[in-house]
Amino acid sequence: MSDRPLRLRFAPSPTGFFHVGGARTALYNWALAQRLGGTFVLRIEDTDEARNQPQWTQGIIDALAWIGIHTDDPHFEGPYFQSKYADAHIAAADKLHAEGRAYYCDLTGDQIQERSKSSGKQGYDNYSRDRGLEPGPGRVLRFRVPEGTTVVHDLVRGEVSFDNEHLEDFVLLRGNGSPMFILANVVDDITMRISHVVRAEEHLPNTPKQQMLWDALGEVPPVWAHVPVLVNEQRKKLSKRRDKVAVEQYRAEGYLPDAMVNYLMTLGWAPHGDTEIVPWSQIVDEFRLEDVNHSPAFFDVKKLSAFNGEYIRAMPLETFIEACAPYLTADHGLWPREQFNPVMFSEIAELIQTRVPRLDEVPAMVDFLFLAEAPIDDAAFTKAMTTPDAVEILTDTITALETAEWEHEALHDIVLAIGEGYGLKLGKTQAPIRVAITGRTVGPPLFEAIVLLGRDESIRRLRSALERHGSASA
RNA sequence: GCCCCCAUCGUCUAGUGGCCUAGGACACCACCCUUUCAAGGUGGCGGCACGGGUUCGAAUCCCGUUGGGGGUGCCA
Repeated sequence: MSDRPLRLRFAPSPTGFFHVGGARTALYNWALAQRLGGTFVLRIEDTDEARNQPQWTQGIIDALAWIGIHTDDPHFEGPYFQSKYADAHIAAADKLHAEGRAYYCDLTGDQIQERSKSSGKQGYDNYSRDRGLEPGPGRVLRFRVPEGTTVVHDLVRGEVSFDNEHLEDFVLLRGNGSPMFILANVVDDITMRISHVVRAEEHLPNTPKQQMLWDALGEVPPVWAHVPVLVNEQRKKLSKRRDKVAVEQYRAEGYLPDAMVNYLMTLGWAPHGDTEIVPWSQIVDEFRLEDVNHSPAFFDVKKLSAFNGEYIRAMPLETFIEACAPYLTADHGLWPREQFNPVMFSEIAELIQTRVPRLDEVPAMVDFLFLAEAPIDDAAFTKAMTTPDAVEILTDTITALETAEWEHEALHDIVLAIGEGYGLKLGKTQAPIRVAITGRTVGPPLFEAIVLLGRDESIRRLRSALERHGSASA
């Protein structure tokens, strides 16, 4: 095993979005780098430079920053691009060829298939091993897999052994001379003196090949750690096509980075004690690769939301108000920005804070305050107005509001008394009033909302509701 | 086909031979609180895949079965 200084690499491939599974792996690396005082090396993984779009790399860096992994942190190094080491890739291949650890092969895909069909065995049969072919156009360089067994020492899984017999002589250099990913990957890890490779379990079957390359290149392989993948309800690996996997999307929906980080860390691992909601500092202290579970974990958005709600409620009010700001715009809400009144919002914010699991749900909670009309939901309106004596309640309330003391407890007592006159509990009585004022059956406490809306506008909305009801029943 | 990995409540996990009548969290249900909805409080439902061993004793160790997942390209 490696005795190099701790250098962990996180090597996403550029795809235009940042996968939540990748985020978790990054966090594992990051926690280790912080606790052990090592280096987190970010390497953008792709041998084809043309595919490395600058904005994609920036997207990864932004997403990493969002989950607390910052490029200006002393533990952070990079980003690097795989192609940066292209010469080293070729040099390594030449070295392996010169030493007889690799050989050239001129078989085409079709020929390999034909041979495998006639022999009844799957895949390439090492046909060119001893043909002594020279390099040439269309000829690939293959690694000569030695006999024996390759044992991978994995921090998460223990010893995993592979019979080399099942590993065919894999390609190092394509027919056009360009290096394959596996070669580039190993050479980069060597060049960067990587000590620990922490990555998703799907890479485990490729690990013996990589380890043989390290050995063949005269290097001590790194410490491996293969962490389980994240899956969906169907227990399939999370995929961009089927599942919501982009960290950017969760960010846009108003998930807090701390909640996301905390939740991600509870998949496959758990902090000590009975509570799962823990600060990053505790995670850094307690996280051990050896403790990571072996089986895939379902990414449960419901539980993420529960975590997010906890984090939202734990925010100081001022912080919550600031955090809401990006969502209280014309883009996210329904009103033109100039009608938004931040002072009014800050007065109701405390009542909203316990009611939203996500920040993007804030606009729907407060829009009635800022729109010219109550955003009436038809079904809610109809339902509320079927309350017995709904019309009378609205009429009585209008009268009472004209002279009422403008304070929520006073309003509460007034409506309570009106309801008692009809033999109704407050819960029933407030229903038609609520829908007239806020347009919805659910939302922040009614009397506080009325106080904020103001006497004239509140009365106007109650009258407007009566008219609406009248014309609907006419 | 071949190779590899995995298996505790619906889900995420605690558990490393006796502390387990298996603990917590999310979800769900009920009740309390209540100005709707939340939040909060209390309680409930619910699990060691199966079969063999080993052992005085097994969720924990071994073997097998079954079931899941991943890998298997001149993709990354």
